[in-house]
Amino acid sequence: MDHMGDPKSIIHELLQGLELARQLQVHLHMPSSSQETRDLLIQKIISTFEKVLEMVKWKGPVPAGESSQHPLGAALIRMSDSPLSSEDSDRDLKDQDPNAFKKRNTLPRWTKQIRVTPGMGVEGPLDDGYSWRKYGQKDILGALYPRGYYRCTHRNVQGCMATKQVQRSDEDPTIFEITYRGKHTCTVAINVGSSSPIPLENQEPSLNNTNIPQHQHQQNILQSHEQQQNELLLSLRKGLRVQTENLDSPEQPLVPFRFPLSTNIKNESHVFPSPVLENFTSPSYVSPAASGIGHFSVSPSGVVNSFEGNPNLANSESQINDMIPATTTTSAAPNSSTVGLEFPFDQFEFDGQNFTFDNPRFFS
DNA sequence: ATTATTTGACCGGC
DNA sequence: GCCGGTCAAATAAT
Repeated sequence: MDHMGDPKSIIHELLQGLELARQLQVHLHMPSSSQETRDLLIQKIISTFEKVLEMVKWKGPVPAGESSQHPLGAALIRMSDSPLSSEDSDRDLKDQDPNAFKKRNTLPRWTKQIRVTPGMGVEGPLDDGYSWRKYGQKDILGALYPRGYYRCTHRNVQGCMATKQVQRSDEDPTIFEITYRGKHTCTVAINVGSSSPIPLENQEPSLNNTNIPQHQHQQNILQSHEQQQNELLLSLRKGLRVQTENLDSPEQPLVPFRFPLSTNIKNESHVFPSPVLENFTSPSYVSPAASGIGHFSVSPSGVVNSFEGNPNLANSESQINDMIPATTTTSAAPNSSTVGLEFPFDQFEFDGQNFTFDNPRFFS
């Protein structure tokens, strides 16, 4: 944050505000939520808006109608783009000007934010069922925490160019922003059932070691029907073909299959070794990489997603596990809590539209 | 021995 | 030249 006027920072703030608002919404419907928590969230939201306003001011007045010149305007517009609009996706928050986008990545990109709460485990879909390998870490300009870069483990073998970046939020260290780029073309997804040993996890934040109840609840309720169908089809398809395509076709996400419906593996959860949030700051915290899969079942509540590409597709749903101390193990049931976190940004309204979380309750 | 992570160097857009 | 992103050698973990 920081850095006034920087469109990226502004967006970041806004995303955070959105996320907080969502959390508040969830809390409002949650009997177990304390007033204190709610007040805190409200306070944070207000603070976020103030910050954004300040940032915008720094940038000076906005030319009316020229949203493209205004960082914020451009950003909002970008976000409201239909996620399905194919390719474009890549210009992201940073590029506000037309000339700016010829960068290298033209892959679809979308972001999710997950929050990790010490005693509660992670909120949000944690795992994405894909195997990632860390290939770099960088300190980002105004960010307090370094950003981790991951790519699909099967990149070399199957040419899967999917990558993701994990950035811990400056403001709220319990929030991790995960940006995915490209879709997986690999056929490997979760190996559930398999006995593959999952390597490990992370050092990261250990956020929760508490055992996370991996309950069974996991139904993705939120996905839209369309999406579900889509996924189903894709999943089926996947089983039949080998993909060797290159990455680009934004339109179709090949979704590697995610949860084997018929099998349950185990639900056990591992406990993470070091749970303290403070660990996040440790240098190692960043490496999430779980190569396998860790599934956590998490409660959906605090997750925010923003898309810039095809959000609905592909992996947009379960991605996150890495950062979390996920355990390796497996997952449990299939449906995850992926909940509906997918909303296009065009709806900036916090109130609700269909905000459906399937799990109203957290594990507490 | 193999595979993943770490980390500084390198690359390229701005 | 700065900065984000990626590469790749060294190192760690299995």
